[in-house]
Amino acid sequence: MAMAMRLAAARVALAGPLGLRTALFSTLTSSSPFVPPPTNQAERPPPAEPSTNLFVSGLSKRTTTEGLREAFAKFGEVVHARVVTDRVSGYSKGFGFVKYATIEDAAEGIKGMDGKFLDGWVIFAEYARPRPPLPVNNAGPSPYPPAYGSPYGRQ
DNA sequence: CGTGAGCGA
Repeated sequence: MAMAMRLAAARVALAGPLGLRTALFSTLTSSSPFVPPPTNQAERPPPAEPSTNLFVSGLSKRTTTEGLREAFAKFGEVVHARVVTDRVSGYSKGFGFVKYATIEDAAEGIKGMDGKFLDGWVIFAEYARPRPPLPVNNAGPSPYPPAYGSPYGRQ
């Protein structure tokens, strides 16, 4: 009958593009009796297009570039790896980038490290987005001095 | 308190 059921606080997961969440121990048992599906649940858009650049998120604040490279180098040849850190603080922003030599290695790296643990945190690996052409010429609103050569983002 | 979404110098 009327049992004092605990309000499970209908937490509407404000899932982003990936639904990133600290699902460490929580298995995310979405078995709510009343959970109206969103307007969209028939389309599963890919996170990004295949590329050699990988975007790794969910990194621990103490995970560094070497740790990231060492972790992804087990699934392919990592050409480049970097953990994004702040310029003024110097601390990791919690995500990084890993560039493989080929697309197939990148795919293996994703399937091998996406959803895995790194430094005690679940990390997410996916293809990175294409970056702006980087105005190496002073003919654009570049907040940064054109003192950097061609970046990564090309295969 | 770098407690946590995201895409880099």
